[in-house]
Parts: sequence; C-alpha cells; structure tokens
Amino acid sequence: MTDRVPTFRVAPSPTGYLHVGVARTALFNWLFAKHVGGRFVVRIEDTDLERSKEELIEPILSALSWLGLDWDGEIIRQSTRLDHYKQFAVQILESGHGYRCFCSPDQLKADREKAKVEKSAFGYNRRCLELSDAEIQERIEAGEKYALRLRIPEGETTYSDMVAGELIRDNKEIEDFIIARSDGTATYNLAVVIDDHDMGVTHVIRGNDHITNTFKQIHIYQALGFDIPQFGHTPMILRPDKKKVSKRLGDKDVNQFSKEGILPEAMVNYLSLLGWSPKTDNEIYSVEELIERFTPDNFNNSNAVFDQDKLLAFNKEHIQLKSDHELAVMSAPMLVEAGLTTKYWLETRWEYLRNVIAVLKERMKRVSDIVELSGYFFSADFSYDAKARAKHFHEESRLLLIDLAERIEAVDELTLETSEQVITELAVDRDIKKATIIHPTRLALSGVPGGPGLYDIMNLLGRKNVLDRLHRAIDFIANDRTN
RNA sequence: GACCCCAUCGUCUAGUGGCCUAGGACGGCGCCCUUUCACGGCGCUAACACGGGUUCGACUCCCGUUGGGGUCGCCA
Repeated sequence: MTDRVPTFRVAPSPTGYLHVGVARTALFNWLFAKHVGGRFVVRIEDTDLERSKEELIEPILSALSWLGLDWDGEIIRQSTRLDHYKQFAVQILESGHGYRCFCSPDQLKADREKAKVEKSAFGYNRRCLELSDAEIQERIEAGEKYALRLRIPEGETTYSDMVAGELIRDNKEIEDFIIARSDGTATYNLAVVIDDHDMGVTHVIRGNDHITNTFKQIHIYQALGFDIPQFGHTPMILRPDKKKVSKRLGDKDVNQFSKEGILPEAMVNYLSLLGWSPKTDNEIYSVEELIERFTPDNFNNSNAVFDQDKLLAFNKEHIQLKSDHELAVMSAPMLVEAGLTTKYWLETRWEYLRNVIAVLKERMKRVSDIVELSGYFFSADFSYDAKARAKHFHEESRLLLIDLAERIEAVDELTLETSEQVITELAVDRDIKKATIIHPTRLALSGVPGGPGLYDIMNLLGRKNVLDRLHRAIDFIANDRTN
C-alpha cells in the first residue's frame, strides 16, 4: 500500500443531476489528488438498473468538466462490471463470510415494521443464518430465490477518519446487510469495495452520510482480504432550510449555475470553503492556490448551509479577475442569444465589445448581467425609463440637448476628452452644473438612469450615434409635451 | 425510536487554556467618493446554545441537557 500512487475518486450515480453536494465532494477529492500529485478517477454507480438513467450521465460529466475537475483514465461504469462482481460474492459465500438469505422482501418489510412497533432489535434478525446445509440445499432445489448477506462478526469496528478522527462502532450496530441481490447482482456496498480496490483507490473522501456504509464496507474489505483505503467524511452541505442537499428534494443541477452566469472559478472557490478552510483572512483563491493549500487537517466537521448570496459575491470577485477579452468571449453568445446583436457584427467589432465590457465589468455580478447592462450599446431601439423621464425630460432639458447637439456637430470626433470638454463648456456658458446636462443626456443616450460614466458612453457610442440619439430624444420630448 | 456526527455573529468561518473587551467574509445599515448606477474606502450591526465540572484562568478540556444534521432498503 505504501508505494501505491494516491488515487481519489468521485462516484456519482445517474439517478439525478449533479448537485452541489456531490460537486463539492468531487472537488475535495480532486484538490486533494492534485495537492499530493495523485490520480483522480470517475466511476458511474449505476448498479440499480431500475433507477439509473443513461441520459443523466452526460450532464453529470459535463458539470464536472465545467468545474474544471478533469479526471484520469477511463470512466468506469458499474453496470458493465456486474458479472465481475459475482465471483467476489461467491468468494465471500464460500469463505464463510457470507450466507444465503431466503427471506422475501415482503417478509423483511414485515420484520422491520414489527421491530419498529416493538421498538426492538435493529437490523436483520438472522433468521437464515442458522439454516442447515440440508435445508439450504432443499430450498435451492425448490427454486427459492435467495440473496447473499455478509456475516458481521462479534466485536467492534474502528478506523481513523481523515476528517472525524477515530471512529468506533459496536458490531451490533452493523447488520448482516445484503451484498448480492436475489437476481445475483451486487449491491452498492459490494460493488464499491471491489471497484475501489480494482481502481487502486487509496483515499475516499465523501459526505458523512456514508459513515454507516464505511463500517459495512470495512467488513467487505476484510472478508475479501483487500487493503482498506483512507476514509474521510466531510460534513454535509445544507439548504437554507437546514435539510441536506439532495436531488430527491429537487436541488439545483450544477450545470444550471453556469447558465445563470456563475463562473466555475467562483463556484470552485466558494464550494471549497464549505467544510474546509484555508485558515486565513483571505477567501478569494484561484484553483492553483486552493490546490497548494488543500490539506486534510484543515477540514471542518460541522455542516454548512449553502448561501447563494455569498456565491454571488465570490462570482463578482472572480469576474473582476477576468480579462475583458475572456469576458467578451463568454458574453458574445449571450448577447447574440438575447437578440442584441449578431455573431457577425461582433466578429467585426471585437474591440468594441471588449471596450463595452471594460466599462461595464465592475457592475457585473453574473456574466449574464452583461445582457441587461449593455443593451443600448448595441441598439438605439430602447424606451426611456419612466421615472427618469419624468425627472429629466422637460422643456428646459430639451433646449439643453439641442444646444449640446449643436456643439457636438462642431466637433470632429467624440473621445473621452472632447466629450467632457463639450459638456463642461456648455455648463460654463449657461452657468449651470454639469449634472444638469449629464442626466438628460445619459437618458437620451441610454434610456436608463444608471450606468458607466457619461463620457465613457459618448466615447464608445461615437459622434454619429450620440447625435442620432440626441435628436431622437429632442423629438421625443417635444411630442411628449404636446400629448 | 436506535445508533452516529455536530454546536462561535442571520450565513460561511478564524480561534486549539491566558494574545478574545472573540478576528475575517457574505448579508444588512450608515457615511465618504461621485454626473447616475455600480465599484471602492470607512464605520456600525450581530455570536462563543444552556448547566455543571477541571483549572489560578475557559470559546478553547470533561460530563450532562437542549438544539441541529445524518443513517437505519435485495437505493446509491
């Protein structure tokens, strides 16, 4: 075990989308693998043919890819290994570590209900443990179906958890669980142990809802004579209502965050801080920095509530860290999809897009915010914000805009400097505050009361567009008054 | 219910017996900056669940209570 390359894994089951809980587990394993220079592998847990859905595999993998959690080697699918598991089930049976159980699911269900009412013993009552060889033979020949159970010995089971420390459990609390179904297929716990062994997994980091499974799996490892990996059970990610994040409760597909303008860097950064801490005052880290700092002694052992607002705050920070060009690449398809522009138009005016992003960037909390923020940079076909209109569009401002338009006519080119110059001169000549001019002008050029500095807008729009929009507003105000 | 885990501001967390009149971040609130909206800067708000011990001294150690979470499938 000493010279094995550290191998970590994530093992999603395609019975739902990848939610933040599994994503965070995957991230921890990945970060840890990168930190120690080990391997990170992916396994699809689809032994339950009933509930597993083929079409869910691709979205799960794309979510991992989106997060940047690249994996090593081939993806293992349990459904392709069903036959492989059988020999181990047989081995456990023949070595005396397991036994046949003829109890029907209905029978077991009745047992459980009875035990619940009587508040008596937990787990399987071992009815089939003492069956004689003859009786077993007889029932097999009679065609009775049977499942295989692992026989848990007396005593207690203990192991050292990377997160929780020394864990000990009385074997009375571990029932003789089923390792192979009556149709011969392996159940989750058996398959997991065999796969982790075959894949050379040395470290298993997963949610602490798996602790009971870990105790069961340790007994399978022992029955099979396999080396037991290091286990680490992280606290859960909870929803704001304090319930465990779960696909069964309809929790969000990680892919959805991407659609909502969340940067994978932000998601990774935020997720890394749920149940783990770099133990510094800084919270914003790049993936490289996280890998650098990621050690298991910094795990936390209490559950964490997933906070959308804080994710958004991280997203804002990471957006600011992106170059204008990178943001332009991400924004372009969103702008096209929103119908604000076309792919061709953008391709020929890439610098314009970049400049638009440069002035809008600090206002973006989501990448997709660009759509809401930048409309007027691509189209003059906007309406004026009603409140702002009432405040800034009136006869006085109309005359001001006419004056401004005339002055701009006299200018060759609108730059940052000339824009400011024109406004300043107008203000001085009329002996008014610049703001008096700026507000109606901004509304005339953008239709909205907020946004980048007016000179930036004028500079970007250019002389012709500014003039057109000024005249449009002048006419609008005139018509508005007569109505 | 049984078993297990956990317990610091609303949320994520720092704290590993004296450095704590408990630090940071998000949120909220206020101020400043400012042509607007943002950004940024500054400040404020707000927590050691409770009760017992141990100790010269407990947020830090132990026990109990309470609270929260998890598990209890021929699901994963």
